[in-house]
Amino acid sequence: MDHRARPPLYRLHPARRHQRRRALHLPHRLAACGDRSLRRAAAVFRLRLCAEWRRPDRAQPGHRLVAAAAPRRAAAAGGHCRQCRAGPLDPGRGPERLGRAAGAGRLRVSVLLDDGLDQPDLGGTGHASFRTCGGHGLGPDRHSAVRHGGAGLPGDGGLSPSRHGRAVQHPDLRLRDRRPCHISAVQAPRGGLNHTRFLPEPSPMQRALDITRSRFADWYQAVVRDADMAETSPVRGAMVIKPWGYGVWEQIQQELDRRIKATGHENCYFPIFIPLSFIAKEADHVEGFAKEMAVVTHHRLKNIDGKLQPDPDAKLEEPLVVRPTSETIIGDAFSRWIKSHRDLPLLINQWANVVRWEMRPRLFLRTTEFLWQEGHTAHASAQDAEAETMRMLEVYRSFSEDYLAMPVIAGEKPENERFPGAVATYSIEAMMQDGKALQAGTSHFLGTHFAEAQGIKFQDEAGGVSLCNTTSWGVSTRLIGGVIMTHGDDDGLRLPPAIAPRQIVVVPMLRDKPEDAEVLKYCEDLVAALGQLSAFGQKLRVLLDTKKIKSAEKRWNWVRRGAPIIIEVGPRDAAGGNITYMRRDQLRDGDKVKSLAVGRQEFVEEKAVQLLVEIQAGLYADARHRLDSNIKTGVTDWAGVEEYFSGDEDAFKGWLKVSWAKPGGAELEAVETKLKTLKLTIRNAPLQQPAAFAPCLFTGAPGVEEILIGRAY
RNA sequence: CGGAGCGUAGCGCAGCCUGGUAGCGCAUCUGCUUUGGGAGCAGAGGGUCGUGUGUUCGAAUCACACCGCUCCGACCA
Repeated sequence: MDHRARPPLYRLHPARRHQRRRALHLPHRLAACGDRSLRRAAAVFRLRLCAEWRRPDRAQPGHRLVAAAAPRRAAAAGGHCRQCRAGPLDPGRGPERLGRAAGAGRLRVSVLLDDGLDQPDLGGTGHASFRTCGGHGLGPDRHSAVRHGGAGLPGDGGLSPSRHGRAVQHPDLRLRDRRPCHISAVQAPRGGLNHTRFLPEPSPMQRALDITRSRFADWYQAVVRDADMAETSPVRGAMVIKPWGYGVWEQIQQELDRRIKATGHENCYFPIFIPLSFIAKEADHVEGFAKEMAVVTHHRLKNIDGKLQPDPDAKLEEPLVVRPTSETIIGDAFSRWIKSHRDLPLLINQWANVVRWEMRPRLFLRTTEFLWQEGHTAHASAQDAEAETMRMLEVYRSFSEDYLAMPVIAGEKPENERFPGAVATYSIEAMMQDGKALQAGTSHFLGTHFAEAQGIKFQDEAGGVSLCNTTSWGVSTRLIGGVIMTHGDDDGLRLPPAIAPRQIVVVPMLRDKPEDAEVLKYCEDLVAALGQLSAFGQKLRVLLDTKKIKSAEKRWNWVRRGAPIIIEVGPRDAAGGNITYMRRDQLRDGDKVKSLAVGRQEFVEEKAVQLLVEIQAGLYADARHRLDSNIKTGVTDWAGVEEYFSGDEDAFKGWLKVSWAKPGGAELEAVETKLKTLKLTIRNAPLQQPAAFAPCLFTGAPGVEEILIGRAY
């Protein structure tokens, strides 16, 4: 059939597009029948015209509104249109017959449009259908009714988030895991209205985030995004660190830099480019990094055949690598700087970016480019260098625990996890809320490996020439990922006050009214007074959020970002000399947000600093408890390991502390392979070791140390 | 590089199976109402449907290729 011959019943002139849109807007249609429930239901459905729209011949004269609900399969089996199953209705009565769909299904409400409705442009008849989109009828979109209301049905006890709390926990961003959708159809008394409802799952709490930690990986991404920490960039694997995330990094830098200097180190800066030949000097080192190196081969672009590309005539004589770490280029400098034992120890540090071409990046945890601090030192004796290695490990441990409120286990890495070219590698390992380990910092004793390769020598007191012993150590922006996964909750990030870019955020409740000025003034005074106070050795960092967006929106933004204390001040607070505050670490009392009123003066003079200290300590205590109570001991055979790590992979699994004989070479490889079958790795051998050991879990040989094993990032 | 999924408005997603006018929610803008706080109502603006080629009278929809993203592997101090 020639399509042009079809009656253009539903074609609108483009200029009348909005009329068409309105015609498609089911609420309007349903509003016409006067059933508020249906009208609201429509808002949570996806609406589309279905194929029958174009089959007016199927419409029966006199139909106005027809509603039917059916599981998808039934709908398919029964043909494409439900309209014939439902009887004709008067607009004022709503649907007369409703099916029942249990589980995720398709609800079809057919609306026959006829010229009795207010869209004369449409003419004729047709019908629209919409279907549930799973869950409680809301899309997985966090922006839809889940957070902001405007959806859900009145009178069913909780579908309208703005009034009744969040309709349904929607832990899922994907359709395949949709929650069952309960649709019930209630036959109304004769002459009354029928109601189409969604019966929500009983989980009414409304969260600042649309996802919970039950899906940890997705939750993590949601926090990074919603807390304004970072985003992905056009360059694969590289990230843009946003002001709030960078602010955290600046706090980390500031304090760690202080501690690094306090232990006698000085900062320098070395080039980002390293001659390829430098990297090649230390055999293990090359091998370890070769596979993830970015290489610069040209120094000019040229327009060839309309395409900008590296100019073949501008090829570098020797390619440069973008530093994955700076041992080699700093070692080169050391070899020139160090002549005599009087030049030792040489203790330096640099804050820099490094590039490692990672296969699977994750914001903060593993990115192609990241920021870090790398310390490099040279010493006269191995003992001195070892002592330095341990000293810096301890700096990392205490920094992590004191400042990030992130408890860690310091220990030595097994041979197979060593830094390429190191004699010994030590790490601090933190436990995330999903039980996985995060290597949060490393400290390497490099022995004379690099000194040999690069000629870092000195004349000793006896006049002979000796090789230096070197160390290197670093922590990176990965720490931020650790903080997120250690402290975050279902409302977003929770920042330890010590590293929060803003420790207290003041949100004035402004309403575009004359008294706004007074509220603002009151807040400014408050911020000024708080700014005079100190905590964690620094002046308080306080922000007055005067951004011109809704106050409520501001509050939740700061909740998601994890500001430790959020203060709200309304006109009545200002008049009464009070403030209202929320502490982020104890945001809720049950399901409700806990908001406390207190006198402004009392808050400034007594509460503010005390609360910050309390929050810091509280976050640490929680994390400490999680770490301590999830390291299982007493497992002595492989079956015990398998048992502990069996079952649901996403379920929380802590670490095991087991005894082993510290095998090397092929034997260690076998252990590694075995562990890999359960996705496990050896995290480290804690510095604190018991006096006696059980036999080796892997070989049965006498044990020589205890190690932690677990899943890791 | 292997397996799976995805790419449609600023954001989140329907629509694709069965080709026939580009949709929904949030956000944005406007007006009215509301004001101890995650507002309501009405209206409006906003889209090369990832890119290309093919099939077709007609492609968001079907086919092929490519690009990109996510997850699982491989890889990773």
